[in-house]
Amino acid sequence: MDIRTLCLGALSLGDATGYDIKKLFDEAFSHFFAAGYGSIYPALEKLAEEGKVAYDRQQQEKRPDRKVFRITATGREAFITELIDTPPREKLRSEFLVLMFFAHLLPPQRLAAVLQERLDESQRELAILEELARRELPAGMKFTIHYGQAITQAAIVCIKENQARLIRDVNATVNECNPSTLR
Amino acid sequence: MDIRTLCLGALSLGDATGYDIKKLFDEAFSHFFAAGYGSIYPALEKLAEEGKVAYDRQQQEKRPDRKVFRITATGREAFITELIDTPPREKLRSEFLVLMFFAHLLPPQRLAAVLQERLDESQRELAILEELARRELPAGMKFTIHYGQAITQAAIVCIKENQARLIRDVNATVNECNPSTLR
DNA sequence: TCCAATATATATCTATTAGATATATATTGT
DNA sequence: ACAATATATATCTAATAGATATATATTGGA
Repeated sequence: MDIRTLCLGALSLGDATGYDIKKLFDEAFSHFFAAGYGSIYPALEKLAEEGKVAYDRQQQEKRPDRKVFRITATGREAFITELIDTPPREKLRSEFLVLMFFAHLLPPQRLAAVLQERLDESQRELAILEELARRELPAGMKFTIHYGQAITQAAIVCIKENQARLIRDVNATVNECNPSTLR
Repeated sequence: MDIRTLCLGALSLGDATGYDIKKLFDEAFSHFFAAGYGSIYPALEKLAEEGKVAYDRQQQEKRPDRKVFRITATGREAFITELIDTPPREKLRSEFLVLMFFAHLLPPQRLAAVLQERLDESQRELAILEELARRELPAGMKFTIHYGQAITQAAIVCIKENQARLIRDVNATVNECNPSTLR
């Protein structure tokens, strides 16, 4: 599953500009599928070439012409097919856990700062999800929010329950890292 | 933070071949930073060019020469700097949640199958983490496993607690999806 | 009233990455 | 005996992330 598929999904919810679609990626999709302009505009271009979307240009003064995209029947069909065929994978890329994995190489203050920063960021993510949860949404969309809340909350609890011991243990065993255990 | 940094990290644990490093990505790193051969070999090449790693070739009969990489002082310094400077971000890419978000477009059996498949996959991930947890590991590495277990367990609980109602509600409100709520 | 911050819009570019693919023998387990 | 897995080296290409460019309108605070 790729950015083009998500753009089709965004347009299945209603006509939108590239700028509107970016906002969806930044808000409703943000906790499970991020994308930037660098991927969105080329994806829309490709989808238009493939006949899966079409667009109207709305001339604007002193601004680039607005392109309002809409999904076509071809695009809708392709989108449904992708929803049927895509395996429900998940993939986490966590720089936070990389830093924890190599915590024995971090100065103590840095370790403490990283944990605090991760807690702060997680609280912000929860606030965003709380805001999303207030909306009247279909069941599936609500579920994605609950899911995001559940795993973010679990992350927060895990950090809070372990950080004191982690900081103590890392400091106590800085030179005991045994690489051969990992192979 | 990128693949090269993680390769430096892997080599900070001990000398290794590209194949060994791939195994680390598939095991100890797998729940927070995946990478394949397509990224690892070019990363090692680049690091060697930059003087951050060096390698010995060990001739083998009937197989490509073994390249055993080791981190250099330059590389270790660069790695520590990266650990100090990298913000502790996290990013989830979840095709599962995309499917849930658009659940109103899925046939009921497909929705049920996706949920079950995600549960099955999460159980497998827990088993892998359980296996990793049995090893004698430094505190930071242990923490990454606990963290992975906490969020995977939370995901499982969330799916189990919500799946029946989700399936019922999605079927009941298939045509009530209101896109304007998302903008 | 002024001005900084934010919103609204379109994009392009390039280094990195994911995943597929290639090659090929040794070892292990059924 | 043979299939499956392990051990090894890679390359290739389409997709992506993130930075960057351009530029005005609107909003909110001082």
